[in-house]
Amino acid sequence: MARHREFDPEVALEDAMRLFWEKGYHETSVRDLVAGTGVSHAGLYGTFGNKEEVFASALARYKAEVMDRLMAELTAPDASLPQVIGHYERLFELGKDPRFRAGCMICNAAVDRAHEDPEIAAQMHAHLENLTAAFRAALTRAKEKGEVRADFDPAAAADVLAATQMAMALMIRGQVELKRIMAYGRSALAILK
Amino acid sequence: MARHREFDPEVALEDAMRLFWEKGYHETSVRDLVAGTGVSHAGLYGTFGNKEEVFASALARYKAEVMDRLMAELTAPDASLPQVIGHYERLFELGKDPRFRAGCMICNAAVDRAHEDPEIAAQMHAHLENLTAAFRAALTRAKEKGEVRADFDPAAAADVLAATQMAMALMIRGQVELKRIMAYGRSALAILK
DNA sequence: CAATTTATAGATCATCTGTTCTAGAAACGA
DNA sequence: TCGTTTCTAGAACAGATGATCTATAAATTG
Repeated sequence: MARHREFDPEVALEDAMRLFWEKGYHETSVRDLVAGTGVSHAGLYGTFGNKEEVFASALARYKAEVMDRLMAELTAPDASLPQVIGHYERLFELGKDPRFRAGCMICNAAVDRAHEDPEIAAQMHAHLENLTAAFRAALTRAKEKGEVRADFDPAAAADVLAATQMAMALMIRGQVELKRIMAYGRSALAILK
Repeated sequence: MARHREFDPEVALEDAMRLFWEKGYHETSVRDLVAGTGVSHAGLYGTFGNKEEVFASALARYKAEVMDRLMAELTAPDASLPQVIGHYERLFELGKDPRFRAGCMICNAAVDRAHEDPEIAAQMHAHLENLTAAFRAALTRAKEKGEVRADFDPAAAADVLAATQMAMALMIRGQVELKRIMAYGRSALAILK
């Protein structure tokens, strides 16, 4: 046998994800990846393939390590109204984290690549589906538990909360100030009353 | 004096706007602009300045010729509930127009350039402000006219409708199918009841 | 028409792009 | 220790990019 790999692919992918998340696909060059990850061209191409594949892997990591974690409580089998509200409170907290000033990597990717990469379009579709389904499940449970009024429509409210979350991600990437963004979030939560 | 310009700057800008709107800033090269507008490098640089300035002009044109027109009825001084609903119906119609499959050019620009161009961030901010203010004014009038229930909150509903419109723009650019996007719009309109 | 001015088409420039290649270092088995 | 294999650093490559420059065509004034 022979020499070992010097870098940890997980660590390198984390660095690549950060770069792509912050600067976007087109503005992140392979040289940026080499500098940002500390991994050589050969190491990058040998482990992940070409730039598009590094991006795909980075996006998959974002989905699993960032988005799924963020959605964990809301997606829990017993989640209801408190988890919905808690989820939005968490979004507000996240707004203070510099990483999240870059918005949602899936939405960003959809804007600059979905029209030329069906793989990205599919990820966007799945993200939207997950988001909406999570809200719908929790709000349906909220209604069963009597946490909301009797004529409450869980499916419609789920759509509103999912759409608002995406709009908030877009706003934060667009440098809209957090206070303003939070106002939209609170207005969306108000439909639960 | 001397020779006239052969091209109409308005027409050229319209073409440039279309290109930037559809493909985004980074994916549209100066050569694409030359080919797409029929105007030479020298003509483009002489009339508009560099690529960034062509983009800025194209975005301004989008704002004035596309977005302001789209918002005209909603922004009318006597607009109330019917205009709010009519506005959303128009958004649904627009979803069938291939041009609008590219989403909202201001939101797209915010995603790929607001973090490095304060001018774009300001445009995003203004767009958000206009959108929300228009819904708020119309819904406030709707309440005055008794078109909505007595405990209706116009400001909160305006936030929801503005956020949903932005999310819809993001979705359509993300290749989400129109039928699905319309469901989010209808769910947002449901809060008016 | 001649002179001047301004437009055009497209060649040209330096730099950057994604990708591949080369030279050599490092780790393993024998 | 040697030979083999797999790694790394970074040079090299072809093509694209934003911007400028050159040569020439066209329109206006006198």
